[in-house]
Amino acid sequence: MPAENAAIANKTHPAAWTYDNIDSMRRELKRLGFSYDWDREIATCKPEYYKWEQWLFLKMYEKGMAYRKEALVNWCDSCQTVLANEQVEADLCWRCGEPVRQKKLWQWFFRITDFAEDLLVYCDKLAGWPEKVIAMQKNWIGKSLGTFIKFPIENMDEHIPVFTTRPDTVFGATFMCLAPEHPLVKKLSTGTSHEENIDNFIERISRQDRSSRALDNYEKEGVFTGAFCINPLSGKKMPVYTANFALMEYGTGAVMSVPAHDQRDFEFAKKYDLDIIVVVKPPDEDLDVSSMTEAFTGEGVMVNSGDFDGANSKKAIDDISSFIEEKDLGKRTVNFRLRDWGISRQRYWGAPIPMVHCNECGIVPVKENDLPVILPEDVDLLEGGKSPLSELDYYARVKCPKCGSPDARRETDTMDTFVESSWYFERYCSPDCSDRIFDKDAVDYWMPVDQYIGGVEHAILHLLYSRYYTRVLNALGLVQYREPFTRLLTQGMVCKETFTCPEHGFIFPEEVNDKGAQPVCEKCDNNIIVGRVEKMSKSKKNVIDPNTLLEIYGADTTRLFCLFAAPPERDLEWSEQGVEGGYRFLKRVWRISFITVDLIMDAVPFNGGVDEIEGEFLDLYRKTHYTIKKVTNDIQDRFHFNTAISAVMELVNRIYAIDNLSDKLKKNIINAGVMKFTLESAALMLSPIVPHFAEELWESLGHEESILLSPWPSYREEVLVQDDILLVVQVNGKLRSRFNISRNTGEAAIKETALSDERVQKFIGGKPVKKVIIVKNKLVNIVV
RNA sequence: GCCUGGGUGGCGGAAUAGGUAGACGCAAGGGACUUAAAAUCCCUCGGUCAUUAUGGCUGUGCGAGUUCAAUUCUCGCCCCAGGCACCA
Repeated sequence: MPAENAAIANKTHPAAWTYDNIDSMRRELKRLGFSYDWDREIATCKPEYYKWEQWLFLKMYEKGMAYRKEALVNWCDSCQTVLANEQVEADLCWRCGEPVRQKKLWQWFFRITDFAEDLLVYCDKLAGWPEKVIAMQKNWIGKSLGTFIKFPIENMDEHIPVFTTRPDTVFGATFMCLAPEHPLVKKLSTGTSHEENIDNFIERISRQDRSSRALDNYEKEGVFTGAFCINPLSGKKMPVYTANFALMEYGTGAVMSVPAHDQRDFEFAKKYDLDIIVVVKPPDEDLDVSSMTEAFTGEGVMVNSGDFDGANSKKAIDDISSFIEEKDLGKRTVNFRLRDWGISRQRYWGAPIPMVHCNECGIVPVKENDLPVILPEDVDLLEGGKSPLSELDYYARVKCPKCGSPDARRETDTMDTFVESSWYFERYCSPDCSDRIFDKDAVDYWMPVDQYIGGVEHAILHLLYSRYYTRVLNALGLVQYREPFTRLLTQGMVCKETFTCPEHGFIFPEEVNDKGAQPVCEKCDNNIIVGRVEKMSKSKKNVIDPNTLLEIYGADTTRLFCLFAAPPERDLEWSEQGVEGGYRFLKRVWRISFITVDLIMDAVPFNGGVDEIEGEFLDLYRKTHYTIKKVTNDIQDRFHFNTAISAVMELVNRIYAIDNLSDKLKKNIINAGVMKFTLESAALMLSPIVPHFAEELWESLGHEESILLSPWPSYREEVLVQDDILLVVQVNGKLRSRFNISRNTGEAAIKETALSDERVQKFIGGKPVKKVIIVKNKLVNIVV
């Protein structure tokens, strides 16, 4: 659907649009020097891929994991299609931002709710995932423990089932609210004097769009149906209302209203003058209904609740639930917010759903041998995104796979784009496998993904769907694991300040003339307003074209800046000057190497004992080993490339700090060896970050083989061990002095040296020393 | 309202296991080189009070606490970002 919308906007065919994009993306990624294994490249819009998606759909259909039902679904008028709940953000379409309305349609669904509990339980086992994403998923699944209770309807052999998380307040339920769409609403009001009122209300509410229904200040209103139900615990007669705040899609679509203990119910009761009964009171005070201004939702002591009076309300939840179960009035249940995944899209550009509608046989799956059902590509798109498929006779008209009737029709809805992305990583393991969905051995070898990377915007879209799909594959015996991604890193977005011109609105950075004191618009010379730093977006024009950047600085500087500016999970604030700084660093490395390369060409990278080296070069040698240790750790374990880069910067600064470097290298072959070791290590450490640069540097140092074939540098712990240690002295926790001391000096000697220090003495000022804390090889704290 | 993060110089950010706060870079200021400019190299750079010193005081959103020692741990509060939200 995203590709199709873009293709329509650009007056081209989605296929052409998609393949063009893949081509330019591949080019850009290669140009930036990404080391992807291009032999495994797949395109999910090709029949070789979606054939297996359709195959999987058939398997899911067989097992009842995929089904069709008529339901109220999210419909986007602008995109002309249904959206899954996950694809509606604040009641707007995730793709085009237009409002979404509810529409009743027959649709295909995946039974993701069957795995709700499992998806939730495993959230806590995803140790390598950011907490933020876990929290969002848990929230989305929305498990709540409660009780399901039947409220008998007066003078009728029927009851209203409700779901509540607060069974302790049942005695305080004084009225009932049904969702306007609830089937009982019509049933109770039909033929009564309330019918017209109710019908008008339902009609009015259904016309209101969801976004206004979700507003904070949206007024709670309802209409009496004329019927009463009986509170099964208190025996009280409760009027049955239909109310706009009751949601058909949550729980049972009916709310047992307890105005004393639920704010929403409280407001409703006040408005319609309904009874309020307090059944839980705070431990240290009494509640008076007439003076209450809001509901009491806290924990407390039970009152007005028959045998349960005096108990703690939290305990009463359990006791009342048990009582209800014993009397067969209801039972404990678990309710989830998560609903089944609607995957039908009334759009053209997607994998066809391999199903046939036959007048005789009903819904019939396409035979496995007849897969793939190929999406015809020689079609013209219709205005406004409406799918041409249902009007393509040669596609839509089909023989029934079961009875052979020639009048059957193909399912012309296509699958949600997120179905494609829910299993591509398995396909990567054996991209050319043609007789099966994937090669089992290859999947066993590679999967699950050790480290997955993606944006947070997929926290509950792609990442939840993929976790679900993995469970489906697992249930079908196709894979042995349940979780697709062991570790997850959600990278930040690239952000930049916006520029607004009073005349031209948002303008591109290259349209800003910043030569004067005040930046002005190139086109009209008006002063420019510099807006806040926001995610780069075409609409706000705060973008940098990567190609321009590659032209000016090349791939390495671009990579270096991106990795240096912030740790990867954080948003990156784009800075032209920062890029310039990265460029400067590379030139600095190149220059020092260029100056010294002839002097060290014949030297062997030093690898001997530290006692052979002297002075600054010993220091440099140690620093190199230390840097290797830090960089290795930063890159491998922490993914903190920014600190890895800064460590190499420090190392390079250390070289620059040596006076008369050339002379010292000329005079002493050991010094030259140290220098060579340092430069080679620097090249190797920089190679993942600036691969092209590192390769050049490597060659200039006399290597004929690619740097990629050289092993990662290793450090020796014994080189790091220094005999002379800098010891910091604190008096009462404040830094007062420091001195060098031999590594293994005994505590007594350290104490003596510290106490005899002139500056330390000054701050002790003759006061008695209470305590001396010595942290080995680090500091001394003297408490006076 | 609820759930997650997060508040450190002019700015991006360091401080990995409670132990020298501000690494590294950007910007700024000063100097060297140059006829000049660019490029490059060197120095300064949290605040404040001092200018004999390896200086004093203060400082990681605010307020308390634990500790010899807190950016780091605990409690309360404020602010920012993201997510969820008539969810019964």
